[in-house]
Amino acid sequence: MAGSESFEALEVQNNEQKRQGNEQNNGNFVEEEELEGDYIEEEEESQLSELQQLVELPSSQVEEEMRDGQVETLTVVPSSSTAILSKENDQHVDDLAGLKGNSALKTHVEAEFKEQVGLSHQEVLGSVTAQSAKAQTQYQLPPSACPTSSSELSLTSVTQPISSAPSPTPPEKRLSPPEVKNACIPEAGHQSSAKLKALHVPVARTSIPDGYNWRKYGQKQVKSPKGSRSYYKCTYSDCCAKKIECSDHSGRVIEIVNKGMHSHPPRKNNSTRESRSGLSVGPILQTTVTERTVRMLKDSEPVTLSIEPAQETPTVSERKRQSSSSSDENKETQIKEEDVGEPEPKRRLKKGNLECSKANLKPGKKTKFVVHAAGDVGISGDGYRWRKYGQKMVKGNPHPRFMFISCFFCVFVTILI
DNA sequence: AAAATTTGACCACAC
DNA sequence: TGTGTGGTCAAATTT
Repeated sequence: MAGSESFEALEVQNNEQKRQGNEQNNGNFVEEEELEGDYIEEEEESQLSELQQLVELPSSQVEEEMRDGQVETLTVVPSSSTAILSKENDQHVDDLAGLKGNSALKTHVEAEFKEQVGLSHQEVLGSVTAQSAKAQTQYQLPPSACPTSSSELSLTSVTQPISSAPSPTPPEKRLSPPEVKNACIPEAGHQSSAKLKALHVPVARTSIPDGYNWRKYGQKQVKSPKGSRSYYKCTYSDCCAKKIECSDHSGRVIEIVNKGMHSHPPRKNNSTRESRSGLSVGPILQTTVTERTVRMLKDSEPVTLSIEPAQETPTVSERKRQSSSSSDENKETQIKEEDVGEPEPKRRLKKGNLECSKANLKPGKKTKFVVHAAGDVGISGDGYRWRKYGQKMVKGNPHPRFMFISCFFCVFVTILI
């Protein structure tokens, strides 16, 4: 298809640029792709590096985080946090106070990196899940950083690269679908519409660049978060992994829910290409996908992870102020990957689901696990260091939900409701 | 012609 | 029990 071709062409170009940039700004990535087997991690590194460069994060905090293996953090502040302020847990307010440092990021920078951050995070997660041990090394996480067991890291499906454009993005040629329609709507302060268009054209057709091939098998209009949901299945023969992409009324992907785990590794070629493409497309997406969350409905039980029961976490007011200029909610990028022990209320249990998600139903369990990182860092009252990686408004809850990921002890995150 | 996507209908579950 | 919603199916359509 012409679209694919142009897409790859663009990809190549972007990759080339990326490489050059990395070489110039970060010698660590010269070796990128040296080992094909590690391409995922390397790409992640590269992407992270790239992001860092782009963000121009000279802040010591960022450096510190990088050292700590929190590279993906990118201090991108969920602008949505602007809308949030304190809630029930004042404790977290103090805890989060330390996040102020991150707010130093320029608001415009925030906007530009939202999507990229998403990618980065996703990539990181994917790597972590796929090769936890390796990931620890790759991300320079201290040995103690990820004591989590492999089972805990089984959030494989998290590999979903957020950056990967509105995932199952409709074919380029189809302009009618909301997703595409909106995908081409540039946001103020970003690249020219012309450029955006040109870049959007090559969006992958049936699968998002996460190394997996997805087939859309359904779409529904939903009321509550006014919008639609697209249902995808992994096309791999015996794989029962599914994902649900939630879009808002304007067609923007606001959430991706992965259900089930892939029974196979991501396709190598695709993975390489797609992840790269995802990165290359990042800048584009940032203008199209303003808010993106990835929620994981984990098949396996959350197990030992310490779960924070519904906690209302206030956000950093400081940040809020600073990002207020760009507080445009539409611009914020929330990257959220939660692993939910609790099944969707009305999940159907039959067929594939019965087979593949046997363990994913934990009635009564309200806790969620999120694998991801993001902008804010702070020591919470529980003694752990948490990094806020996103927040979102949830139906039925007047307060936004905040997601935090532990920075040092595991890659799992707690969702505070 | 084959594969993928769209879309209305159906079913199951929760309230 | 009825209604609303979420998830899936499958025919029709598109690529």
